[in-house]
Amino acid sequence: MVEQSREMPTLDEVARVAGVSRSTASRAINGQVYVSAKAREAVTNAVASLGYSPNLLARSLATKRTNSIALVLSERGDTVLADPFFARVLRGVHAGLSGSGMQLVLLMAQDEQAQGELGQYLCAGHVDGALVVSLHGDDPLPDQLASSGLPVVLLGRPLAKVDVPYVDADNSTGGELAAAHLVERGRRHIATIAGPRDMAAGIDRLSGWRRGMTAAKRRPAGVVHADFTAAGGAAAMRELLAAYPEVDGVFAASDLMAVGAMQVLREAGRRIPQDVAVVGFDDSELAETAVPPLTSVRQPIEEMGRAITLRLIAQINAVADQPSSVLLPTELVPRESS
Amino acid sequence: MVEQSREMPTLDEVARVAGVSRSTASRAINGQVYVSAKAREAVTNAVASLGYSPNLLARSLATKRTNSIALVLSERGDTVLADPFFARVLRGVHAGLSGSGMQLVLLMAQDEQAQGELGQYLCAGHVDGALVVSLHGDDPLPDQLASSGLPVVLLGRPLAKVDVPYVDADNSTGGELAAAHLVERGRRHIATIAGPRDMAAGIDRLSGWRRGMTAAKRRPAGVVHADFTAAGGAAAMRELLAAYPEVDGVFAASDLMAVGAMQVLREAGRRIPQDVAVVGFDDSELAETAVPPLTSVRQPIEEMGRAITLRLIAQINAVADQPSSVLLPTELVPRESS
DNA sequence: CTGAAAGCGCTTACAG
DNA sequence: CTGAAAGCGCTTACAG
Repeated sequence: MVEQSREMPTLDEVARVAGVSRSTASRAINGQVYVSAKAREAVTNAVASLGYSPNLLARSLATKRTNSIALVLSERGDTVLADPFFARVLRGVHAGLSGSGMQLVLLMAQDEQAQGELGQYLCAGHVDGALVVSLHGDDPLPDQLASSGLPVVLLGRPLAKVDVPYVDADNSTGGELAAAHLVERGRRHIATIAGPRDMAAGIDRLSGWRRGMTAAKRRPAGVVHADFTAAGGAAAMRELLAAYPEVDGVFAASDLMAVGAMQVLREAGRRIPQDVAVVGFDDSELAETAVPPLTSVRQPIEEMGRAITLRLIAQINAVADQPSSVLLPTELVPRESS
Repeated sequence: MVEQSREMPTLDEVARVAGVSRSTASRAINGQVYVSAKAREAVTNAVASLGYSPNLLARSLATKRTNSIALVLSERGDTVLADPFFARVLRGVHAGLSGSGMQLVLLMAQDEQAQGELGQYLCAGHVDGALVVSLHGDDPLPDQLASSGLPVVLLGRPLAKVDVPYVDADNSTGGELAAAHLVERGRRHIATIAGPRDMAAGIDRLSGWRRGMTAAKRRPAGVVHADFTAAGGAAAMRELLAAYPEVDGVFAASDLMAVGAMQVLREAGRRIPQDVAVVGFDDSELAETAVPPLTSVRQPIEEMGRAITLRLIAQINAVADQPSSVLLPTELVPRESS
């Protein structure tokens, strides 16, 4: 059992020391308006001398406001945390939270069973709202949460038609930019290493790339799906080289896959960009440190994290006229790989 | 204000539906022993039919146990989150937490002012304990927290002599291994890019490296301090090349610095490892994807995260005979850069 | 094994 | 502007 030697002062003691009632002490502490200057000062002094700090649990129980939101990683926690994407999201969430007085509770679905408990936990009123980072578009969690009345905002477009606001990057335009860029670089046989078919990011980047190819009147030279990892990108590149040896331009739907692909190209004796131009997606640190540095479609991940947070806070505070969902712009960052 | 349409059932309703008193319902739900089979079943059914889930806030207020611990990043949040180190720690913490029924509250010191509030928040009993990741060894926070009676475990050896248990990698042995390896590879002019002087990780890796050099009867060919970043590593390497052009072996105290150094070496026309062998520290993903792949000293970051978590939980539960502090082993992972 | 009661530390109508 | 009182939803001695 816990054995904490520290007895924190309570509101009652503050009131006693200040010589006012508990109600008045509470009002003074919360900066309410109907408090005499004299009472306010007495309370302020009492708070300082006692080192009082309100028990947020008790406050929450009384106000039904927890002043905390959950960041839910609806993926196997051990996997998703390996992804630098997540750290960037977290930075954005942190930025969005700053100054709001809200705390962040981090929740992860460890397995299918935990998934259910997670939903229950969230719906039981322990947080004021939830940010759900759901990489798989068909995740049932967002819908489950939202239908319980919990304010929820998603990072990433859900695949199913659920009535939950989301923030995503403009993946489709990003894919289009990549295609246009490779065309502009004079590439004649352009292939893509697409993301998974069950993730919006995979689907949207591919459809955008297809649109870009069509706009340039080009026939795609090959489409292979992979899982956004370096190993997956490498395997996909091997497949592409075998099936389309003439390939001279590749759009990989993630930097990690692009790096894997570049490794395979190098091993196959293809020079980058002279023989094959490569474009990634994310504009991660990986893109800068790759050899050669990787042209990549930038998505503003930190901003996305910040946006979902602000959006959620607004929803919790019932601020009217919130846009239901938002796509943040993507842009192409040219480097030496193309 | 919050407008949540969901009225969660309370313990009172469960008791009413089950036809027992609130006390009995509570006991049944908490799996206590003196409950008749009949009562237990009635409560179980009531819970299921109502979809009841206990309000953890109220429970915490009554039990004085929050069932949550804080992970405190005592650095500027926006900076520390950029470091992959952090994500790995988080994975470890997550692993350590799994099955404990505890939640993780993520706290970051945004600025000096927030630093004080943070301490107050933590000491005010909102969490059962705190994990502090304090990269700067002279951080006052750990001491402040511990002296308030809050269970605290540190990740990383503190520089000041504070009475707080910590878990760290055996940085010193790691540095020694790096020195021995470079010697063994036949290097004659071995330099190091050390970490900052005010961080235990910087100090310990350097002292270990020195010990290794001494053991091999070698004079260090140069010591330059940098800040663990790629840019810092690059600058340090330039400095080393200028001052010790004969350098043929470099131990960089982080992979990031090693990558920066390799970039500079390449620009200077030095081949790796033929002209200069490079060893990093962390064995991060960066080490594997570097060109050439980087020899690096592995530190078990995930395990460290897991260890601090288990240690903290034990302390919260007042489990006796806990080791005060622990160093986890480091090992050298040889790759092509040396 | 069970229930009535007090208590955890706050907030907030309500009456003055 | 202020205080007494009720209430937030739980747990836990205490007496039976």
